[in-house]
Amino acid sequence: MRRKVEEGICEVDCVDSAKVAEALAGLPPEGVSREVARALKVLAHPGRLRVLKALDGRELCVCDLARVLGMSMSGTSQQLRELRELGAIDYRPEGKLVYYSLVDRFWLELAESVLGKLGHATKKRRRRRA
Amino acid sequence: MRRKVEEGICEVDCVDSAKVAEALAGLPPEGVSREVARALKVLAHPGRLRVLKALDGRELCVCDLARVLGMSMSGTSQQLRELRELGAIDYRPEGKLVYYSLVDRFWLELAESVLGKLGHATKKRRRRRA
DNA sequence: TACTCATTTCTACATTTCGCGAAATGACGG
DNA sequence: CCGTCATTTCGCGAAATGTAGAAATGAGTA
Repeated sequence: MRRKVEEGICEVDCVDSAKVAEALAGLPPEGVSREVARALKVLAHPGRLRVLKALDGRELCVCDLARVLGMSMSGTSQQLRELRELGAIDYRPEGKLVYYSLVDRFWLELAESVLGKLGHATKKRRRRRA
Repeated sequence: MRRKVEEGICEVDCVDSAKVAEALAGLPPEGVSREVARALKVLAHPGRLRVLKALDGRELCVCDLARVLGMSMSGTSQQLRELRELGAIDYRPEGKLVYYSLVDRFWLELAESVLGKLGHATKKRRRRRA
């Protein structure tokens, strides 16, 4: 009872349709995954992570941050905009300068928990045990 | 007392060198930021997030997962490899099939906390208050 | 008002990522 | 052993991202 493999993939025998359906039912709508992914993508950048850490308990202007990151001001501004759109940082213009600061510690703490996870669990993917 | 702006950026007046130095001192070494960013980048992908959710409490083979994601098996396999390298999922070959499962709920919970944050704080960047 | 300068926006380009089809791999069944 | 089939790896074109430099913006200042 071969299915002719018309779809080019394992037809019915290999797929446990029930589990697939169950899994699909438990999944959030597409848009939600995309939104979460988009937020994480903002964080998933060494420079932006450093910005968050640099702003921890401190207010800095763009050119201070450019120094910290070691990159151009325009580039720095770009990164700051992304973090601002994420809602991770706030800004306060003062004269010609614009001071950036953390809205709260949520994203910073999230990054730190990732660091903790990497630290005790992998490092170089060696040792699966705890 | 103009500095000639030799570096092309606000020389000394605008930069608070003390705060910059302080911030730099508090920063982790470059490599650490890169590693955390790399880990987050694996998560920052709608399909991979869906894989984690689909595997929550369930073991699935590659072609099941391809169905769940609605993408090719080769593409699915690629996503699984990245999650495997992150240490988020485990695999168990059984015959011709390979069953994937969560190593633990860490990354899944991380994603869910992001979702929670987005849900109550932004949605469209409206309403800054809690 | 005109000038300076911090910041942002725009533009271009190199690099990376995404996801498919094709080819390779490895295991089971005959 | 050989064929079949799930999975993985490879190669590629298309799309997204990162970053610098140029141009635009806007606030202080003479």
